[in-house]
Amino acid sequence: MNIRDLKYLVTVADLKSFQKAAMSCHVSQPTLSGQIKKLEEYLGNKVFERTTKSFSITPFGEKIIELSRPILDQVDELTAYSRQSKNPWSIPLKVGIIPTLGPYLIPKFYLYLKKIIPEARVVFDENITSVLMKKLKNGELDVLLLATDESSSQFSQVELFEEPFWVAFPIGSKLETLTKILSQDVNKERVLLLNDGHCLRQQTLKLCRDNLKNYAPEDLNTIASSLETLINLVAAGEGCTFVPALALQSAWTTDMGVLVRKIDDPNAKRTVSMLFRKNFSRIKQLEELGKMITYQSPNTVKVLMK
Amino acid sequence: MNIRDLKYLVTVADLKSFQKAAMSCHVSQPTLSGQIKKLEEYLGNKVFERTTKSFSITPFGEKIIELSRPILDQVDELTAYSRQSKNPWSIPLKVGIIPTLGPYLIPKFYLYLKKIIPEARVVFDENITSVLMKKLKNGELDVLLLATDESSSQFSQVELFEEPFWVAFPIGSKLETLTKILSQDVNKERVLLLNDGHCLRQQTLKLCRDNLKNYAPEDLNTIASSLETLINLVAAGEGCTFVPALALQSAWTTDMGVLVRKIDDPNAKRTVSMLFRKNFSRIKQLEELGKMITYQSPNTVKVLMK
DNA sequence: TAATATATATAGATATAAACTATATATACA
DNA sequence: TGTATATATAGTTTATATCTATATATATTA
Repeated sequence: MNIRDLKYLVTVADLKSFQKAAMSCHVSQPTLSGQIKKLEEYLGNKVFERTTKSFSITPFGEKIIELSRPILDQVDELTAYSRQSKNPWSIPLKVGIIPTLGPYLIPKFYLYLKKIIPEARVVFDENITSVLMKKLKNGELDVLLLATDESSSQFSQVELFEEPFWVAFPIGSKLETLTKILSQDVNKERVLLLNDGHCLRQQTLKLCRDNLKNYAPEDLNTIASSLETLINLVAAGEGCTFVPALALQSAWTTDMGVLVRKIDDPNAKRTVSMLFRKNFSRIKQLEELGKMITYQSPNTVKVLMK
Repeated sequence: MNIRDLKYLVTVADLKSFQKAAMSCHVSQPTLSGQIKKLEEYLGNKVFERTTKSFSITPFGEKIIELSRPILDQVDELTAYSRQSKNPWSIPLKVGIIPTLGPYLIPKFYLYLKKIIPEARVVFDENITSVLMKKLKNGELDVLLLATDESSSQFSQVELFEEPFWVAFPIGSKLETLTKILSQDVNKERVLLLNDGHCLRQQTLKLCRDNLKNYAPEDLNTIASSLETLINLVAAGEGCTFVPALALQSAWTTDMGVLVRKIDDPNAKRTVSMLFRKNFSRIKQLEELGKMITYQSPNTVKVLMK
């Protein structure tokens, strides 16, 4: 059976004419007559009792037409829903973001996004990369904002911007005396790390490969699961740490006695990317999200995507 | 859009597999995939987010599937109704019958019909031929049981049986002395007629053409609108009358002093027919009705249809 | 009562859509 | 790294829906 044919029946009943119904349905009269005949054969009963000049509706037909109306209404509802759903933001975008990025990046673009696209709805999930990856894969999340080094093979990846690393150290540290701080300068200090799982930990370890060889394993076990905690440790004189540019807070110096300086090394940076499933359907949302993020990125970062 | 395609969507969602859904729907997997793809294009949104190995349902898809289920349920309901409607007696048969036939014929076949076809439902309308014809035409009635002489061109007609005319006269009438009563014998008496509109009036007039020429017009204005009244007039000695065989009652002689005799004239009869619209759809009901009537017809009538 | 207009049905041709088989492609798992 | 599994793609065949032109039957009107 066919929704179109039910529409034909109901239209004939409403307009009380095969010809008018055919016009209304934008088909020829023989087409409409033929389809109704076929439907009647399928149903096993006549819906209309015809003469060559006119017709009447059989009791069976009355019932069929009565049953068809709500079906057609619901089909209309379904197509109406589809139409309004073509707006990509009719469905919220579920964004996963890493903890070393979320608190600093979200405020920079979210309000702007809502201003430009008021109907946009975004749900954030702040978690470490591996957890986010799982959630992206099983559909709990739609897109991830990560700082990965390697490109993913299983997901599509779009690089958004590069974020340089700065170094944060306590007032009175040897680093304070240098006019230019290079990576090897930092390597001479004690470098504090985030907990395992944070990508910033890996990125720091990579930059400080030589230095950290000298550390005992227990020194690498930290209790810092956030940048805020890490800065507290720096303020307490425990050592220095790498800080991504977006996370820099002026209050660190004024209230906590922590100094920050940009590292004079082109490799001291990370790349922030958008990751999503290769077959993700709401690409439009991602394009708009990416545009908002890069547009609102400060001068301290190098924008890759426009 | 197509009901089949909605079924495909829902089946894929239920079986969580394109292949299994294709088997369940008795189509090949590429067919099912293709149809779903086409539907998604029509809807403007993806219902499923596929990888080559598996898929998940998009939020949009969840909504579409949720909207599709009641549609499919109602389509099933519609087809189920059609299936059970293939029983021709699922719709009552509306029978029009003339007053000189109804009270005598209906008791002869109705109980038998209900015994053989318990689900049979018949609604009777007793009225004169012209009124019944109008009701048949506009669909208020499905079939007429009439005693017409000419065959109808606008309706289909099936002759059921022939009903001989008898003559009813008061005890002491000249007719009582005759061993054989011919039409011309009746013509010598005063013949009582039913009101205008009754076909029995016309049939009587036709048989008594010569006799009635001598009547004044006011003599033809009778107040008898039923055979019962006519017999009362006969009993009162007002004249004689033609009576169709099925109407004969033994009580007329025992309680009222009215005698009845068969007329010895092959033309003194009427033919009872079934009339129905040429395109009437429930022919099966008519066949069964006709069979019941002819089967239950008494020996006094000549059965035409078996 | 014949002529005309009107409405549905039928026939045959064409275009569209859905189905198939065979094969490609990508992923998961061993 | 190979094998099994699941969906996608390509090309062909079949089925379905559509069209135009015409037939048929019924009202309406002159």
